Amino acid sequence: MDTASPDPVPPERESALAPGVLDDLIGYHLRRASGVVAADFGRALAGTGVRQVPFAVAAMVAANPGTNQGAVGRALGIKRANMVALVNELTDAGVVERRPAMGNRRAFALSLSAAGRVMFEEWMSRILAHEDGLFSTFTPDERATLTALLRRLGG
Amino acid sequence: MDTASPDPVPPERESALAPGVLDDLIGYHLRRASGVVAADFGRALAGTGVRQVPFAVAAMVAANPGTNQGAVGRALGIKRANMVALVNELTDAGVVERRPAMGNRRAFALSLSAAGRVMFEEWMSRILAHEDGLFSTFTPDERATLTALLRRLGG
DNA sequence: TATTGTTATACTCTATAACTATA
DNA sequence: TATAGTTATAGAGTATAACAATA
Repeated sequence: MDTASPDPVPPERESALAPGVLDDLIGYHLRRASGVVAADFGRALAGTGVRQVPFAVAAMVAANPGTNQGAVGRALGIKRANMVALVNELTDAGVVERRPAMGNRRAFALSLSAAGRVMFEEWMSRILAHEDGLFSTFTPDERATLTALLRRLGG
Repeated sequence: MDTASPDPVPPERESALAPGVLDDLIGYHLRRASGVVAADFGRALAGTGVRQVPFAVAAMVAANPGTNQGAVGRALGIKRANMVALVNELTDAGVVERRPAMGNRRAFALSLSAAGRVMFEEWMSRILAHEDGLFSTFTPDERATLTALLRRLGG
């Protein structure tokens, strides 16, 4: 190994870097696109305090009233341990209600409160507007194609 | 507000929950798919200690020798402050080298070391195998379509 | 034994603010 | 003033291990 002082390198041409092998990796584009959408989601929902993951939990509860944390976590790919804080946050916000589950004294039956249903609809309309803006250059066919391809990855 | 003990709820039918409105949100499928790919990436690269983000940094340096941290960060959407630990990690691992940049005493010119190029090629072949496995049910056309659609989101 | 919810804990990635040394 | 790198810090998401109560 050479420990001598390294030679200086001429300044780069700048402008924009070559993407290199990353451009061929679907995982890279997936990660970037997911980040772009998440950032825009944050801007669109600013003020509500809603984030992507808690919204997904609320949406699963809305679509499956009476379900429990474990089932929601399995459906969304969220670990049981991490569901605790998420459901706590939603119950503290008055969105989700916990009730004792019949026939299983370990579990809680989850459902949206009346106020939660109102908030959820408001969030949903803002989220649809956010997606409409973000995908305004996509044709309905392109949106459907993208969704179908992504769904095949196990979402 | 009713503070009385809530009524029990009958147990759910289980099996699999209804996706509800989430199924129509591209952002949701993007997030799930990105997570699935990231998890598989982790399994495929287990033992190397390589992760998606540091790999992307190494790939940008490989494709743009002599560039600096700021340029790589801008290209990848990573904040300057967060680039520091990433480049430190790669230099500590002997993958990336910092040399003084000619004409700008603030910046470092980044490049892969000889050993780094060897490691990078090994990682890349494992990553290509991981993507080939994960997208084995996708036709080349479907992969190209997915990549093209994702690229349009700003990645 | 397995499941439901829980606590504790750690790691990764991302974000902002403020500082330095250069330009 | 602006830029390149840095430090400090915080928030969000995810991961594992272990426990109590229940099945």
